Order: sequence, then structure tokens, then C-alpha cells
Amino acid sequence: MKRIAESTVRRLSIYLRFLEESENRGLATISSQELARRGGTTSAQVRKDLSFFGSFGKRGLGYSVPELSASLRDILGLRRTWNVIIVGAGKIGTALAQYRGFRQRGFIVSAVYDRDPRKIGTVWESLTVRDVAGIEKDIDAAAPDIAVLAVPGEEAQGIANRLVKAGVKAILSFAPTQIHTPADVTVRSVNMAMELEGLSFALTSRDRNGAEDGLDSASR
Amino acid sequence: MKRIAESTVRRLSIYLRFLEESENRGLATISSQELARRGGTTSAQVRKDLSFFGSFGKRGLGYSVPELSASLRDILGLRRTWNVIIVGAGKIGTALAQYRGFRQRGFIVSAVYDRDPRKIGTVWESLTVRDVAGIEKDIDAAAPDIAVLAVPGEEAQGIANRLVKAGVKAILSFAPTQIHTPADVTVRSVNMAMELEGLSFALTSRDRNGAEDGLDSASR
DNA sequence: CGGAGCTTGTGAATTGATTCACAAATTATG
DNA sequence: CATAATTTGTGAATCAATTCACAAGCTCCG
Repeated sequence: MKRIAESTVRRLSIYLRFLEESENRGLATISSQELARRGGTTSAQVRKDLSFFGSFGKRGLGYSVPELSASLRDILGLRRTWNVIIVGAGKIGTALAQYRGFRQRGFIVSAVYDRDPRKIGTVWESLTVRDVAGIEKDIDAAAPDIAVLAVPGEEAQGIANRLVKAGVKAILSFAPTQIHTPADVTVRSVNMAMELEGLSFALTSRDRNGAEDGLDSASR
Repeated sequence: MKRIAESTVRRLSIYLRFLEESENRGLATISSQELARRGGTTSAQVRKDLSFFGSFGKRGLGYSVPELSASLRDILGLRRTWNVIIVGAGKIGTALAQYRGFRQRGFIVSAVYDRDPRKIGTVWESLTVRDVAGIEKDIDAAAPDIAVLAVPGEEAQGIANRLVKAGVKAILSFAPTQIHTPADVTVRSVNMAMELEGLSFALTSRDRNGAEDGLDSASR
């Protein structure tokens, strides 16, 4: 099977979000044009993205909203639930553990870990914070699909190594540093510092060059 | 001036993070090779990225750690501080408002807004939550550089429109939906759902294709 | 001080992603 | 039922990003 670009997968997510919204509003069909408008891209891009996975539309008519929704959920692997653990019960970890959106989309947080004895044992919404020291044993037993890494930068790589050794194959990292893993482990990372610096760069170079005529309108 | 790719700017951030770490450890010089290893890229990529902005190294020796650090901070616009407001005092907004990393890197959170009367007036770390109804007046007076959007998806576009109309030129959005703005406003967005779905896709297609031989090692 | 050993900076080549453009399929209309 | 109006799916063309590869410059050592 052909390798799918990450940019394509990101856009599929965006299309799905909008399709679900359209589904709720009772729309029956939608064109690549409209999907593109809302996703901040072009209709050719939408069709190309979908074409990697099959042929979902009807010429002259567009796509059936519920059918395309279902297909995208299928492609993205969202027909099942995923077992997620969160490592790090600091500001971010706490916010994530309580974030409703996770469960809503089938990502079930089954455990939260920290190393701070003052945090271990505390309970949020039916989840007890566990000691990170025992995480390998837990991973062995529960085989979580995804680990969310919400620990300070200095500790991130060390914890990642332990997670990988214990068998975790997917990591969502919030650490401000780059995480290295073997090729069979997928890492996505959210780096706030990087995003802010991207904005800082944009604001600065705009000033430096005098009202740049750039033409980006939708984000990323 | 040539347009700089977003991917280049993202990498500059990564290089800077590692340079600062090296600076703290007292390293004097560093090669593109080493920078690449830690940034999960190649030495040619590092040199190309830097070449867009000038010539910072010494052949045969590498880059001076403090000099390159300073140059990158300069390029990224980090020699000054930036005035940041946070809109939405929910889980994410709260976590962000208290996040030390912001201030550390020169992003000063000057105000937090919400529309919930129960939240308006509450205080965290010397910041009082203000009524979002009056945000236009505040923006007029304080001219914040960056607005962090941490409101529910349904409200995000509406608030973004108000921010833009009031003069905000840079937005960091945490909304799960795409935000549209005029070309002169830069938007970066962090979309948790998208990241999780990316992992779900990777895990699923790995299974579907039977232990894919992909060769990604560092994240994004 | 001369040669060996590195490492940068950068055009050229390659690889990858996006956009174009159009035939084919479908619906709507009179 | 024929014609006009849409809209998909997809090779080909273009545009963008990455990698290659090597001359040029610097350091170090004997």
C-alpha cells in the first residue's frame, strides 16, 4: 500500500469534523468544493486526498454526508475505542485527563501517572493517579494503545524510552523537546513553545519586510 | 525577501531549544551534524534552514553555540516580549494561564477572558478573569500581540472574528475546528483530536498492512 | 608552514505535494 | 429523450521541500 502523507491524514481529520457537523444539521450530500471551503484548501486537494483510499462520491452530485463520514471514521481507525494512558499529572496532564473530547471520540483514558508522592493516590473523575514507578507492569497488563506524555522536558525522553521498552506503539508528546523513538513507534508532538515562536516569527518578519503580501488564510 | 516555509521555522525552534540546553552545559561550538541528530533531521537540512537567514558557522569548526542561539532568537523575534491574552477560562485556558513556560520565553499573559459569570472576577496568580463582552475595548487599549483561543469549537470562529476586527494579528487556536481569517492574520492551531486521530490512523494502517516498514523515527 | 581532516554553504538533482485540466458519470430540465 | 449543468476521479504539469555532492574555508598537528 502506498505511503500516505501526514498532511493528508491531518486534512482527513478536518474533513471528518466538518462532515459530522453537517450530519448533525441533516445535510444529505456535500461537494468537494464545500468541503474544501471549510477545510481551508482546494476541491482538487480534497478529491486527491480521498482518492488514496477509494472512490466515495457520485459524479454530478458530490458525496453522501453519512457515507463519507463513516468511510473516514473507518480509514482513521475510529470504529473502535483506544486505550489511552496519561503520564504526568501536572497542569497539562490534569487538563487532558478531564478533557471530555477524548472519551467522546473513543479515546478512553484508563490511567494517569506521576512520580510526585503528593499527587499519587489523588482522584479525579474516577481516575486515581498512580505511581509512575510501576508503569511497566501496568502496560504489560493493560496494553494501552496510546500514551500521552505530559512531563517536564528533561524527563520526557527517559519516560518515552521506558514506554517504548514496555511496548507502547504510539505517543502523543507535549514536551517542548524532540522525542526519539524506534521506527515502529509513532510520535506526534504538540509543542506550545514552537507554536508561539512561529507566531513571533510571523509578526516579526511582517514588520521587518513591511506589510508582507503573504496569502495564507486558514491555519496550518 | 524570500518566503520562509513553516517547516523551516518549526525546525529553527527545535534547534534553538537544543542550543539553549547546550549553552547551559557550557558547550562552545556545535556542528550541523549534532544539531541534526538532536532535531531528528539531516545536517544538510540544518545548513539549508540557516542559509535562508545568513551564514553563521565556521567551516571546519561548526557553529558557536552562544552566537547561533542569539541569532536564532533574533530571527524568531524573541529579543522582545510579547503581550498575550487568553480567551476561554476552561480546562485548557486555565492550564495555559498558569503555564510557566510562557513567561519564561517572553510571552507575557496580560489577561484572561470568559463569558461565564461564575468565572468572571476569579483570580489566578495575579490575573483576574475578565468578561469577554468587553474584549474589544481592552484590545484597543492594550494592543495585545497574540490571542490564545481556548473556547469551545462552536464559539471559536465567532470570537476569532471579533479579535480580528479589534486588530489582533496572531492567533493560537486550540479549537478542534478550522479557523478562517484574513491573509494578514497569522493563525497556528493545536488540534488534539487531529493528533489523536493521526495516531489512530498510524496504528490502524500498521495493522492493516502487517508491520509496515515505514522509517520515521523522530516526530513530525 | 604544509598537508590531513573537518565542516560549512550552496547550486543542482531528486523526491514529494499540490494544482491543473479534462474525460466520464450523473442529475436536472424542458 | 436529448441537452445543459454539475461534479467526481485522476493522469500530467507545476510548485515546493529535501537531499546530494562538492568547492571553499578553517583548524590542528607534526
